[in-house]
Amino acid sequence: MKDESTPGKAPIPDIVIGRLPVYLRTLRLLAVEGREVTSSQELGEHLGISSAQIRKDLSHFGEFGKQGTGYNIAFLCQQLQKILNVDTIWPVILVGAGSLGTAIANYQEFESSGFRIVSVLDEDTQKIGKPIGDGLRIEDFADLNQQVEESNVKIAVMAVPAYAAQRVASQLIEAGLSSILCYAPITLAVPSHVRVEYIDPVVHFQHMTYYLR
Amino acid sequence: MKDESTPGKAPIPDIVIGRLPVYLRTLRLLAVEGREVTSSQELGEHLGISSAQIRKDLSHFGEFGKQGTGYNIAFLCQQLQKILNVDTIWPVILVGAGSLGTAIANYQEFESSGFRIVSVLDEDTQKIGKPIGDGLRIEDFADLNQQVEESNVKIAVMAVPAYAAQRVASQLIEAGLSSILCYAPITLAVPSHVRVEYIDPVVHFQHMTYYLR
DNA sequence: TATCTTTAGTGAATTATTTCTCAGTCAGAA
DNA sequence: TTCTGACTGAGAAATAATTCACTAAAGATA
Repeated sequence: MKDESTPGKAPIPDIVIGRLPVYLRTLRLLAVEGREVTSSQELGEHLGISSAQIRKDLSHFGEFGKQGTGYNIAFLCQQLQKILNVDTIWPVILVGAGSLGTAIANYQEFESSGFRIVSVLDEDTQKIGKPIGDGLRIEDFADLNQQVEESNVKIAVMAVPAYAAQRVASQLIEAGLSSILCYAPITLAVPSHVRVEYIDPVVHFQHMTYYLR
Repeated sequence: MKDESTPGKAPIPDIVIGRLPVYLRTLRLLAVEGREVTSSQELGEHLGISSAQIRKDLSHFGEFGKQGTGYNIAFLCQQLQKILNVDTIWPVILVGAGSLGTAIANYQEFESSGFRIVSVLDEDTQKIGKPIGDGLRIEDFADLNQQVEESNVKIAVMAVPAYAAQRVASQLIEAGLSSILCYAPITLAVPSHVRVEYIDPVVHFQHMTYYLR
């Protein structure tokens, strides 16, 4: 008995959660290379982080390794998938069928990682009805609610222009979605039960140029 | 006199640098809305962070605000651009002219943010010579060194498949590049003078699904 | 079997980051 | 001019994250 303040709760730091997908990705790579076991040290060298950090991170969730030996890769993958809730496939809605949306629709890695794009939406009537990705057709964004009900989807990717992003996000949330991956270069205003993650190449570029000369 | 250990040096935390592009992005948005001044509090509310953090972050670089008034938006943008080294345009090489590479080549936000894609390279002879982006043509990746010399470029974006990423990265580094934005879902092994940033939608998705159900 | 090497898990120590608090400044109102 | 409310910058305090250092276990080896 250690923490009796809030019985079943030990909130794991978000920063730890954020590293797990990277661990998983790396372990799977080792697996396809035919490796069966690895150590926190080896993993750390691959990722450029300390072995202690990896062990500490994993220790939040249980004991997955064996002293003297290390971690069984297949087993640890399995466990990480369970922890991250990607031991089933999550349906995802993609909004925006422009150049970027098309690239996302074509991306082959989602399926094996726990995600499937089940619907692509756009507002451009020129695009609606056209085929996209793997056997999908572009749907009318106006039919959002219908699409959401049909597939019980909770996650959306937004590949829309910045000027449309806030409106689109609000409509997605209105329709019941609670996780958004936003490619538009804007910080969205959302209620606290909604989680947004951002991808903006410019942010990364500018981070890098700070260190350039 | 405070820190006499290493005279001109007070290394600013990387995590602070990482937030500056987001501040800049938000300030520019406020600017186009016609706003002239803002406060750390307003900015913080936009971004979902505390005003104290914004003030502390900025204080690493100087005094940019005025008590009682706040920050002049245009001035602060200017200063942030200077700090981040994006007060000039950086040439960037894009490797990979697939679906994603094409989307990146078409992306209109780079130019206004301090970056210009000057060259698109691919290994696929079927693609070489074809037009892409804004007035560019796909070049042969084999001509990398030539391209790098011509434009004195230091930054690359990699939109190549995971299996090719390490080889491509090594060649980019060999050619003299020192900053890489990698869209492939793999952690690259690079020498310590090279900075790599990663964009992997799966990592974000899996981070989000941890909190779902 | 005894010994050696490797490695996980973990509390303690350290380091990093964020938040708190407040003195000082500014602009506008009275 | 004086007062008032708004806001910055920064030291101190509080939190959070990382690394250290050690115990114990597993397997290999002699």
